[in-house]
Amino acid sequence: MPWEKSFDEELALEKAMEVFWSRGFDSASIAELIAQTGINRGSLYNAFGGKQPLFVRTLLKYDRERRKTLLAELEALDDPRRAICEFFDKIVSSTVADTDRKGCFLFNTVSESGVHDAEVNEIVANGLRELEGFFRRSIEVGQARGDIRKDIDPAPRASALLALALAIRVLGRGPYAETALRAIADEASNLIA
Amino acid sequence: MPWEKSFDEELALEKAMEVFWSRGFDSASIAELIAQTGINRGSLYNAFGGKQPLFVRTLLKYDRERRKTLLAELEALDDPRRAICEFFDKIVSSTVADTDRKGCFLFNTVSESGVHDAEVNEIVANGLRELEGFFRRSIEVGQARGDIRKDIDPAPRASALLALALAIRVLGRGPYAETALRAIADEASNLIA
DNA sequence: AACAGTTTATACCGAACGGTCAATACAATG
DNA sequence: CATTGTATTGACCGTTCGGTATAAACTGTT
Repeated sequence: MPWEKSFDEELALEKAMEVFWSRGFDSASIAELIAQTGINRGSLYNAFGGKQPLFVRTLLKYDRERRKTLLAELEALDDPRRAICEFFDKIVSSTVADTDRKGCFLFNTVSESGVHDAEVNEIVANGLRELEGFFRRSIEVGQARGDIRKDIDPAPRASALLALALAIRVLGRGPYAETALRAIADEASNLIA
Repeated sequence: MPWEKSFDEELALEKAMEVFWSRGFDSASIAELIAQTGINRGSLYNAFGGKQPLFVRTLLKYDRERRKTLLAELEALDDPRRAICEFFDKIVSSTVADTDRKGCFLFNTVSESGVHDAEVNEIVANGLRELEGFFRRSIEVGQARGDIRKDIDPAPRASALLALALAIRVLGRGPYAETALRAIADEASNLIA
């Protein structure tokens, strides 16, 4: 039997993810992916099949290792109101700490919807659905426990929270600094007062 | 004196604007700009100087002819509460009617902040500032007239409204359909109840 | 008719793009 | 040690990119 792979595939995916994350699909060049992953051009095509399949792999990795785990952590708090507030606290902190202004990989990909195929768009759509579901469930449970006002309609309010989260991430890539982002996050918290 | 310009510069700008608007700066190719404007390659460089100066021209045109005029119209209503509600009604309608999913040129450019120079980013930042200013003024005047609850802090609430507007436009380019967008718009209206 | 200024059309530039491929290096098997 | 089959490598492919250059066509003035 022959040789086994010599480079760490998961590590290469991590590096590739950062490239797509900060540059988007179109603007990320193969040359940059090669430079950042450290693996050779041919190896990249051999291991991942090309730019698009590699993008899908990194997007799935992000969705699994960042979005899903974050939401799982917050749900584990078993304190819906606090979970939502911490969510917004966290994305503001991440955005401010994100010196190269990558934003959120999923939200970035939403803005790029036009250039992606159905598979990618479905990954993104599913991520948004689950985030919105987290908000809705949190509101409902919070209401049942008396921590959140009963006159709030959970579904549309969950949509609004997702919208604010997206905006914080997008505006954070651009001209908005911490104070302004924090103000939006606070308004989000007010929405589940 | 010689010949006058034969093509309509303003019309060419309009066409070029649509290209940048839907594709963004990077993904818009000179070939497509030529095809859509109908003017020749050499003429384009002669008349506008190149891709980047042309982009700036179209962005300024958008800012002047769409954002500024829309806000002026709404302020002319002299009914702050209704102005805000109509704003959100309008962006949902535009987004739904926008079959090629261009979104909002200014908001799109925010997501692209990384690829643009200071001049472009300042045009965008100024647009956002003025939109936020419109929201803040509307809230303040509405409060003074007793149409909007006094316990609302105008500045952060204005930021939140801008955030919701941005999200509606971005999500509308992707997986969100009219009902979901309308839900977010309704939440925005609730914010100035 | 000569001229001036502009638009057109087309050819061309070097660079970067995504992607392919044949040669080589290599570890496990016989 | 020879064989086997994959991993690696760097050269190479055709295409497209933004931008330039040149020459011809055209219209108004002089």
